[in-house]
Amino acid sequence: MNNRSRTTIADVARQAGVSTATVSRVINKMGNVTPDTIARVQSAISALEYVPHTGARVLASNRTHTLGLVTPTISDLFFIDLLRGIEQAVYENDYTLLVYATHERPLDDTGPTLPLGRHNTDGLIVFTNSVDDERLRKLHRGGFPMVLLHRSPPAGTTLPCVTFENKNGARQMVEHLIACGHRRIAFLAGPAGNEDACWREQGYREALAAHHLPVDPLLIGQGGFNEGVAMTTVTLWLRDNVAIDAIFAADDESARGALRASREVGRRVPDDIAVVGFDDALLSQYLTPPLTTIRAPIELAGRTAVAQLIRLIQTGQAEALTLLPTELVIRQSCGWQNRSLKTSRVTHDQPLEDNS
Amino acid sequence: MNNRSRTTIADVARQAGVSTATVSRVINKMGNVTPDTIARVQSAISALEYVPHTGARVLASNRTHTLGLVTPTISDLFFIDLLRGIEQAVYENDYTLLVYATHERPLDDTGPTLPLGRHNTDGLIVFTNSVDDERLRKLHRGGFPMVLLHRSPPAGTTLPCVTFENKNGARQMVEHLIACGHRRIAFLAGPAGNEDACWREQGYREALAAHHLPVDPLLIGQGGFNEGVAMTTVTLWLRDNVAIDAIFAADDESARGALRASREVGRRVPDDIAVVGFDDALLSQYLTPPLTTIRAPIELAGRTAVAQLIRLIQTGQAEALTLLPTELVIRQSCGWQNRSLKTSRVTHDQPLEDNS
DNA sequence: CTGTTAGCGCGTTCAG
DNA sequence: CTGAACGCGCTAACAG
Repeated sequence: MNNRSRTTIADVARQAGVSTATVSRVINKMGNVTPDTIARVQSAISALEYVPHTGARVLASNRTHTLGLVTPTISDLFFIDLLRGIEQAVYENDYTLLVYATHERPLDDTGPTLPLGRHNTDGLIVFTNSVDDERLRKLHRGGFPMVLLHRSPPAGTTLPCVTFENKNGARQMVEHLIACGHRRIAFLAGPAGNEDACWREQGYREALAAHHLPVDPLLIGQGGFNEGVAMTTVTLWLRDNVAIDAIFAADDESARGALRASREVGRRVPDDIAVVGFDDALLSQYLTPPLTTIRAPIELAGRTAVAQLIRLIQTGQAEALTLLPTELVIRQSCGWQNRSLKTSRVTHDQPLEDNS
Repeated sequence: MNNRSRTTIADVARQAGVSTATVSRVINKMGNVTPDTIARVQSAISALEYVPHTGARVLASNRTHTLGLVTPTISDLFFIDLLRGIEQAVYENDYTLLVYATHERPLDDTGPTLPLGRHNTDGLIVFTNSVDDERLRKLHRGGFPMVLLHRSPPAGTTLPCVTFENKNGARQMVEHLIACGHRRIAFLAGPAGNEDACWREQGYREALAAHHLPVDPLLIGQGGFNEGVAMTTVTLWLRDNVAIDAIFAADDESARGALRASREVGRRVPDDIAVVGFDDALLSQYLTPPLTTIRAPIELAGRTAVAQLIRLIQTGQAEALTLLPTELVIRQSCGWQNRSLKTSRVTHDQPLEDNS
């Protein structure tokens, strides 16, 4: 009925004068095959333009050679870099990538089944909170390989995690602000449930404590990883004349809000007030003034997640926690006055790059 | 050997007291099944948390229910919007999405075989020049469903295309510049092979002709869809004191280059010279001054491509050419002085949005 | 080193 | 309206 003229492994076998098993061995580089036979088979393959049927080999081998990516959103700027890292690593390892975005639809436990699972992938990369804890636990109990990106494992599981050194980065940033001479340093916190945000606040607090600076609750406000939210908070601060030397926003988007709010209230950045962020998003070097921030290696995070997942699939083992190092990027919004700095992991942009 | 505790269709059949054939009918909503039987089967399915094995059904049905996206790059800003449109449309139609980026490795005809094909997808969305003409022709001859995004079909094929109304958009922009009072309008062309760029230049020429303005070859330079290239061209123009009222860049990235070059040479935008772009990229509203541009509905392009591809797969028919309408977005870089404008398809940003 | 053969899980005839 | 039986294309034992 459906003989869609596909050339199958049998055609190749016939053409090469061997059995299908041998062809299979050549394709999968398994077992010992005479170089001579290999050559015959390969020339038959290319002569016939044979491509193995994925469905059939999945069925027979019980492995899809496909990795799935589940993400809450596809729209954020950093997603580009994340996806690039993941995609490259996936194909370098001869896997295939399936992508699914939940688009932040609240996936209650009983909600629609995840379109990605062991029926079509060998394992999943789960980004932040795209999959709820219960589902994660269930899959994990079933022994399904998964790696978590930017979220910790649900209680009771031991899923491998990949994320940034958020706390260290935040500490480094606050210390830089202190070195700039700032003392009253405000913090724009991220969304309540966000783990990156949480660790960054932790770092902020520790840095202040380490320098015997008080943590003033009035100086901690909502940034929500969101421009609008940050604007509101900062506008209120400044209208109320709260004494602030510098604002450390938990991410670059809220830093953008802080920048705009400051300008609209008539404060100059960095002369009247410093504003810094975290992430080094794509936009950040183009802001006015160019934003001092912590560069987070998001592409590397993607690559690392893939590497861990493949290791997990193939060996059953993976690093429980991978913390990726961050880097302080000094531009102009922090009020740093061209003093020399001896710290490692610090980048100054080339002049050409940041005077847009 | 490998009885990995998967629950199969047989388990469901047993639990529901029917045959596997009936379960299959229920799952695929085929044939006539008693409502009562349907209910029994479905409760068995959910009780056992049964999920059909993709490989098996692909093998049996010869359809993957998967769509592939091939793109030269994953890093451009507009790719976010494109991917969002594609991804949403794919899942709304109960398909699955496989993503592959060539990363602009020059794929010669004999190069590595495309990892996406009829062995793992039902059809492909091919973005710009990610797949060479020869391969495209071969796949097309084999009757493999494909839709082209932002490129025309290779000679000899009739592959459906989806792209923007580039020419119209460019005409509208040039006419706006003329309405602003500009006469000496320069054009920053895109890369040689790029079809969008080509049509935009066409529109530029036609608009000038329609207004009896001369097309001065000196005013057409390379922009290359690239900031650096555009900077070089514009810097030379301005240093040579070429008389220019306005620069129409073929895309927003080259417009950014024009903006920077103008500033560095000491011209004020828009007072001394106007600069406009095409695309309405993410950055454009944040530039100084906010960029007047043509908004291109990239997300819609993605959705449309998916719709066409699915139609092609299911019915064998599709629109040969879909041209998506563009929209003039007037901000501040064009020198428009708050005159009222009666044209349709024109957007003025809300004040809040563009005074960053 | 290579061939033979038995499924993998499911969709789809064809009888009943 | 339902069930039995076959085969999709391939891999993985097991022989030889």
